[in-house]
Amino acid sequence: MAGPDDVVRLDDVAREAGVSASTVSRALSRPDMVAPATLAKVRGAAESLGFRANPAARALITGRTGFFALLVPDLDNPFYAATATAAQDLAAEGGRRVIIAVTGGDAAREAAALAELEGQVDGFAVLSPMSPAAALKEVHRRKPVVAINRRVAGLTSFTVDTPGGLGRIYDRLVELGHRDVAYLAGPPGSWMDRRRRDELVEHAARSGLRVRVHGPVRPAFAEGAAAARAIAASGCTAVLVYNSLLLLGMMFEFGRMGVRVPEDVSVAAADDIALADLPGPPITAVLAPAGELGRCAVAALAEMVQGGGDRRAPGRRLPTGVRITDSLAPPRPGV
Amino acid sequence: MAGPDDVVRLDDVAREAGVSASTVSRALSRPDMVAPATLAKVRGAAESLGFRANPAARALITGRTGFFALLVPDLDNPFYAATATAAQDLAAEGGRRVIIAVTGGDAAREAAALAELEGQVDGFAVLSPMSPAAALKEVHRRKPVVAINRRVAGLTSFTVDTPGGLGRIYDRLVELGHRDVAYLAGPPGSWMDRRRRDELVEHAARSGLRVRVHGPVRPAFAEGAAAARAIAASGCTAVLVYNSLLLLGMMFEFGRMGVRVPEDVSVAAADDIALADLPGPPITAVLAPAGELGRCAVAALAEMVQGGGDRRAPGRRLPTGVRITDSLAPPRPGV
DNA sequence: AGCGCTTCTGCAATCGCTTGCAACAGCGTA
DNA sequence: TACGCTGTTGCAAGCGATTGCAGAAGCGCT
Repeated sequence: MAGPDDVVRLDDVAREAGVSASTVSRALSRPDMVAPATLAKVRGAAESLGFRANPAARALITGRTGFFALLVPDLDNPFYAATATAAQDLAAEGGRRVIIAVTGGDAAREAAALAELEGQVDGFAVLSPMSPAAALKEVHRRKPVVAINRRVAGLTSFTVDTPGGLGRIYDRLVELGHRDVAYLAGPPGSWMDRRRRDELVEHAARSGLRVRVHGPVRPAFAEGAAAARAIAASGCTAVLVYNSLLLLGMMFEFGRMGVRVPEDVSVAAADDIALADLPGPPITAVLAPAGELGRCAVAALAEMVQGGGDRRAPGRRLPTGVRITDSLAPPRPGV
Repeated sequence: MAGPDDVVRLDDVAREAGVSASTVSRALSRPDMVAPATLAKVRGAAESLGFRANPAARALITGRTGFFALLVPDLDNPFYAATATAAQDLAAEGGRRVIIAVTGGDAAREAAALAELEGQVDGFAVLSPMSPAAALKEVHRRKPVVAINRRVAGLTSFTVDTPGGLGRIYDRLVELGHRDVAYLAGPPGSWMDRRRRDELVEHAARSGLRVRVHGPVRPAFAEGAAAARAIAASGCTAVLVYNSLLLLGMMFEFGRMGVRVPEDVSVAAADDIALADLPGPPITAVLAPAGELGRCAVAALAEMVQGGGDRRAPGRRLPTGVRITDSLAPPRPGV
């Protein structure tokens, strides 16, 4: 780790190839501007010397760093992890990288990350941003910003109509004869949870039924397990859960308690991450295109950067997939 | 997102403060080299203009980017997620950022990430690296590299003596009278899994007992659940599991199958992430200082960068904590 | 053969900041 | 009063790439 002794620079390649530095630069970034023979020479030299352009020097002059930033509340949530991974993968195809910044779901930390990274990245993708729309738009004046999983006025946003999906599941429950449904709510202060919850309550009101809300809790496995007992005791015949991590935790505890799904209670969740691969009959869920959201965001950012101007990529609400399975069953007669 | 119209540069601050650019630069990065009065002026100007140094320009000249890279196999594994989060947090205290690169546990992708990021970061922390030691050391000649969770000759490494911890758990099982133990193995090709498995088998040989190995499987919840049935059918009275995610999956399925812990089977795992907070009696585990590992790595890198020279920070094997609980019980007489 | 055009290449400026060096001021001391 | 310091500040030279511009070379055409 000693030093930059043997770092290969543009000049070195130029000398090796017997051309000027500018030619090397062009050969590497705009091959069509260079004669085929020269191109070959340069490529050969660059290859044999193991040349890699100094990103800082390039960034200084082009104003582009090749980085996008992705702001996520945390990484424990597999949904975010999946989004981040997919975003990275797609970005890699375009020769870019994604810097993941964990904000803890905290508006202040989010703002700090935006400020600190602004000079380092070509654009931001913010997942479930906590910052006020105005702050995000302020940043957007200088660097493209897209919102994921939350609609923000004035920004390109990618969302999923999860509440609608939950509604469809809810309808199915009604159809099956359930009259007492529990909802285990997600992160306190979450925009997404708010929407899911409101949709359910409203839906329930229309059907004249009741939805009992438990939580909100941090969307962690253990929290789901911890909530299981209270939910089981509440006398509901079906449970809708904020996300799959909580659902797994809840079912884990149900298993230990001897509560059977779906015989004793029907269950479903939003964000089906890790639910599909379970052995046995699948679980009802609103499908979560976590990866797709990440890819959309990166694609939109790339387009905006390419466009150069103040083009606004169109946002999108991704189609909502719902998997309805036998984890939903008629309420148990005896209960 | 239009343009760099209103980006504040060093000159702007200089003009505002009525001093030269060099003075501003010094005031901001070496305050003790500047007269107090000047310092105040400069700070005021920088503040009011909202100046932020262009990182690329700085990096170009100093050779430091303020970034470290952390290479992890994936983010779905909460162990890695925890390491990454902790690393970021500690780095932030030093004004640095951690770039997380997901390698998929693939040597080629890992090598690519190393090569691509080499110019962009001040150092690497590689978690469970797949690359041959030689490749890592080659990079280390230019940028500091530390290894996490795997010892690599010639590199600063931070590991946990998890195998030893498993051995202690194994001893306890023997003591309780178990004679037939299963081990659910982790990722194929994993150095860590290899070590854990070997230690167990060796341990078993010494005790004259048997360890049946299941897997290896991808360390995912669903995989643990999928393996549960075969394990239960194998007639073992205790199961040791590669990590907590698999364990939870396995127990999840046990619950659905009506297999009770610890009445029917004793369980324990390495990497206790997410195990501690579960309701009910805690589960036996080798404690995983995931966050600590991340912090150690960042601290070591920071030190090496500071040192400038080819100083080698000393590696460390973190103390192994073991939590032995009632998830271990005597084998069921009837089985 | 000469002209104009298209390609291709090199020169040199530039991106925004850091830093070695020199200039200068203010001060204590001789 | 003059000298030598220490403590501050500005000048200017880069860091390593990109890129506008102009010159050079190659080509087809008249």
